[in-house]
Amino acid sequence: MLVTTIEEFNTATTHLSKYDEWVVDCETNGLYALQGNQLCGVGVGVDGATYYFPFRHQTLDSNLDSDLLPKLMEVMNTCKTIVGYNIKFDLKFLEKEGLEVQDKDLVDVIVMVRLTESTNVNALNLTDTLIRRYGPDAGAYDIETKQVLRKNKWTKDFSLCPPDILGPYCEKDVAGTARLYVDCKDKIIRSKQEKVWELEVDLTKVLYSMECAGVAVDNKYVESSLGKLTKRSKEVLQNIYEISGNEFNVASVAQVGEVFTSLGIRSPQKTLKGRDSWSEGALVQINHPLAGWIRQYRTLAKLISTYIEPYRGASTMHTTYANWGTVTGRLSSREPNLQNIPRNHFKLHDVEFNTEAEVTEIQGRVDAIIAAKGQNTSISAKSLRKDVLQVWGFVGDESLDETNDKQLAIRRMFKPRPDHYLVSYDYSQMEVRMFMNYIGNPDMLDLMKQEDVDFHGEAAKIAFKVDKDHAEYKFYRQLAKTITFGVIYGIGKDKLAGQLNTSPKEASKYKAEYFKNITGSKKFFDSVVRMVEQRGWVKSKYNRVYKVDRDKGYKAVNYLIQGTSADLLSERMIEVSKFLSGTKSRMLLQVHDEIICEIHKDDTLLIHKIRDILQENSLNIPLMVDMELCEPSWATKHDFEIADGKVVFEKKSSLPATVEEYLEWGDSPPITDKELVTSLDWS
DNA sequence: CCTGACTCA
DNA sequence: CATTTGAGTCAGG
Repeated sequence: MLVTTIEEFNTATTHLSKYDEWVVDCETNGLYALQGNQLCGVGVGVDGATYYFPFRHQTLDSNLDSDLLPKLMEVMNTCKTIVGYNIKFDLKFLEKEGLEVQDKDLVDVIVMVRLTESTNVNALNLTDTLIRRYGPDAGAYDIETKQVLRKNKWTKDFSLCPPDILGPYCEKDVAGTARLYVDCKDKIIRSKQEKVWELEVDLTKVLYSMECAGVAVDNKYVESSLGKLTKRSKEVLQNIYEISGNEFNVASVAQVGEVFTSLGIRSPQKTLKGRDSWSEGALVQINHPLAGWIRQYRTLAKLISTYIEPYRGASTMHTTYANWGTVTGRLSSREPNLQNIPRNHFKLHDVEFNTEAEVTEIQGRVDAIIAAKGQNTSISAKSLRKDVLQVWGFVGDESLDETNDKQLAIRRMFKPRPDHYLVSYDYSQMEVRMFMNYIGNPDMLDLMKQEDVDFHGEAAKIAFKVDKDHAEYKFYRQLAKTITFGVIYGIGKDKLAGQLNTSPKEASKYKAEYFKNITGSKKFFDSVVRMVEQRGWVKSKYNRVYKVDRDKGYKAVNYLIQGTSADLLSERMIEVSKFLSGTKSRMLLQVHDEIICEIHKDDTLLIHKIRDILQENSLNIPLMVDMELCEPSWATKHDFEIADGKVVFEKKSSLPATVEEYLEWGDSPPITDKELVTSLDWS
């Protein structure tokens, strides 16, 4: 019911206070709680009853007195469990009003839906899920209201919508969430996924803390990068216009195609629909400087629009993690996506190749790109004109030279807060190790126990019976590596052939040899495929269930390996979070097999312990975590040691060697962050 | 194989 | 005319 008077408020809160599990849904004046948006009303449900409390609707009538919001939060704080749909969103708004999030169990029903849906289902939003599970009527009111909101241009700010329209909508969502909660819980119990569900409940709170903390951004670097990129992209654009003879929209694939066609150049590669492709994979194979310049322009445009513009003026970036976002159990990261920040640096100048060695070096790099992106081509970098090769020089590697102002790395924008170290923990070859864990081959397990083992080399020796002195050892090592990832990714013989640059027949032969000699690999693969064929699902070590089409068993192999790695990492993150609670240090980011932590100077002795926690596991193989110091930013990683409680690391290029020196040398202003104050338990 | 952001049509 | 949708491309694992 819509709560409009103080009497109704008192009756409602008296009723609610009897329950320790509340389903909540916030309506807000925008999507960004950490950037100043706030709630305009709260929907709450217990035991079949639902209420809507309007507080800040801009329609003049019928708001509740603003004093009642803190009162409602007071009652909400007495309950034990908060249930919601995509709950971290609502929590950020509720915490601003006084909810004590850290005390609560946080049940996200969208995560429960993920655990109880087939891997084919991707539309997990509330309306689609209600319709899918309970029929069209269950979602009709949602769809209707959204149309009204759209028609009145209220979609960006729900507080413009009167409570008598928004209230019932909110209550329907609360009721739908409650219904899904009950049904999903039943399904989770019947499929014996309670453990992985409990893992997700704990993970939700960990992710919530990471999102609220956010990562500090070097604004000066953002602004200087934007200037440099804009200048360079104009230069590149001029080059393109000169070569092509006319000005056109380089971002338009269609217009790029017209220009190439007018120059008499066809693409060696086709799109899925049979048109000429002008993708990177196609452009690498075109022996004309225009191809290189277009590729360079695309890169610069992408860097500006995706990785620079969104960061302007923000001293802290708060991503949103979706622990329901993937079918495997991995996280995804949105607004901004901090899981696909480029690793390599970029060069913003023409690169000259003078010596023979330099030419060979760039040829090698371009060949690698051709092999990776070009499908089944016989073209090699040796056949490319020198002026064509030259345009490729702008792609750098992971080592950024801070003193060179013609180099730029996006990861350079992310820096530690004052008095903190940024430390990255990186699992080495996590998915390969998980693959070996599932295979259970004792020889491989022994191999994995050695420190710094070259797995792909060893796999090549076993699979293809070559030793290190063999003339084609490098080829066989690459072959083994490609097949290992091919199996992990569940690719077929045609795609494998593309990657190996051979015929499908040859690819099948290599794969068969690999399967024959890596004992257990075929058995694992086949048994997963057979399980899916026979009963339509498989179950991981963490009891996560994957429902898969019966003819798509190969996918399940990937789900198991990728998903088990993800669940293991989630489990370890929960432990790290427990370990760091009450300290001045915290986890900030997760990139699938990497964790980035921000360690306070007083906490340096915790740094190694975090690695121990991450390496701990119940697999039959050890996991190795590489630990590096990111200084002065995420773009530069150093090996380091702790001596007398201080971090000591080796210089890279001609840069300051201690963090203190960096802070003086660096261009970053101290952080004055309003957003930060809102919702942090550690601030 | 698993993603998300941007751009164009 | 404004807004939504799908495809293509490319960044990460």
